[in-house]
Amino acid sequence: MPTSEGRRDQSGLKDQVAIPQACAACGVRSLTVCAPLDNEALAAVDAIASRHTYESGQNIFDEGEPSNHLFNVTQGTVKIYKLLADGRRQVTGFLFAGDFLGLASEAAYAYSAETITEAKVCRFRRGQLDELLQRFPQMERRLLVIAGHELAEAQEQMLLLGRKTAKERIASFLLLLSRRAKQAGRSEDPVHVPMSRTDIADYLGLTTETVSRTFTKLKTQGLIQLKAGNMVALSDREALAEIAETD
Amino acid sequence: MPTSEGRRDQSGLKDQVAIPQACAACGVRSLTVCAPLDNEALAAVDAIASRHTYESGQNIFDEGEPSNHLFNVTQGTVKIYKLLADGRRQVTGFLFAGDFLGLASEAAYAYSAETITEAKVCRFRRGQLDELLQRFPQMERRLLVIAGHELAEAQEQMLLLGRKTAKERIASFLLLLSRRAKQAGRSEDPVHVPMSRTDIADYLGLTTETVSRTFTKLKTQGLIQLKAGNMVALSDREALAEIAETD
DNA sequence: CACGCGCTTTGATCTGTGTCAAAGCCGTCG
DNA sequence: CGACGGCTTTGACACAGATCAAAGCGCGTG
Repeated sequence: MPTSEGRRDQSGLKDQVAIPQACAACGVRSLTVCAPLDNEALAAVDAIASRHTYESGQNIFDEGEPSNHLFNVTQGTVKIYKLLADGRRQVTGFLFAGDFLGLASEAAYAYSAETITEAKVCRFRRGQLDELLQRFPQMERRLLVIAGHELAEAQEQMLLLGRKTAKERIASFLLLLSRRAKQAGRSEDPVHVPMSRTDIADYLGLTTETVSRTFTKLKTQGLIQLKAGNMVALSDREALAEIAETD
Repeated sequence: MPTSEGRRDQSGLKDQVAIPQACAACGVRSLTVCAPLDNEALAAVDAIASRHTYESGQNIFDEGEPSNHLFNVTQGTVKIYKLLADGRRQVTGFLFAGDFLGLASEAAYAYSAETITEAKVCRFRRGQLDELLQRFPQMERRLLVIAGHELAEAQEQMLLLGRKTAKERIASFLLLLSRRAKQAGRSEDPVHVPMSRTDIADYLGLTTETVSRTFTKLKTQGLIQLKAGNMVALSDREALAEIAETD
């Protein structure tokens, strides 16, 4: 196992290319666009990636900016959102470690992105990434699969926003968070809910007051428990699932 | 110019492959996934495509079914929607000639699809299409671009569903229809609105009554005119655009 | 460890849109 | 060409969730 940095390994023997150190240390590779890459492709990705750390609450890019970079979140939580001229906000997604950021953009970003916790990303120049996609079709195929997932999720969210009641929205949201946490290898039952009531409201098409009241109601009914450190225990998952789908 | 069917042309000279007849007659090729294909690729696509015609109101597939086929709409209008157990419906999109159908699906369709008018599609077996995508990376790249468009549109729709008023939703909807019609080469000003009030309501997260009342209001204010044959004239596009973005 | 600030919760009231009901319209079919 | 059936419009009223307002609460800071 190589202990050198590996990133500049130019031995010329493709199948002996080492996993670049940064990627080797990447705990979420199996979840990302990098999952299907062999060592050679991984080295190429590594060569064009730059790593960045953001504090909580920092802006990554704004809607309308030229989308020169695409990102892969490797740590922390990020929200993406759109604004109306008068300030109404719609959070269109929360991104966690492993999520790809920037798929929906053409020349300009279609939404703004901001960190919710401290977060780390791998950043790619669009042109360089495009070249890589041409060289490594398995990467492009992977992106297409990811895009498909995101589309399916978007449809689910439209159903929520267009047709569900406040209670159904909150139940759906908690179950979604739990599912995502599990898939990223984090605790699925006491779920960590790192976002503010305002962010949740803007994601679910509600107000902070309604979000708060609904949490209280679910707590009173014994379906959830609010714990320290923004943890929420899903005491009655069955009932929550029931509510999320119908009611 | 070849008058023979062309589809089975096996001359062995790739650059002399003729455009298959069905594709040659396809009026919307430049809008579709087939846009970037050379004659050879087009012939391969043609070879695995089967054409189907549906009457108005026919089901194409249902949510949850194994997604064995993907489609390209070549004529007419199709709606896709999701249902809750109690029958509440969310229309997540309307598809027109040129639109690709099935991107958001994994093993199973993520939504149901039904025609709104008489419609024609090109149908592909998933496995065969996947093979083709491997052989012709420009096709895969094109699909990725299409998926990106759809994601951006989905975000826009989430903003509408989560944060816009009824009036803003209707104005946005009419402008969207007009834009899509223009891009497909159909009349953008008296816009054709082929879908029922119920379908519009289920797309915009409203009820038929509210949709109807809002149309009436816009008409009264002189912003639109309701004409025969489900045509709507956008008499004051400026004002509509103003309403759609802010109010 | 007390202070202050921002976030969250709770309360009182309001309103846009939903619900329920009925009448109008229009194309179709006998 | 007249009556039927489904869609659309209009009306009266109800309600889920928004708005406005004021306490709580927790957490970082000095």
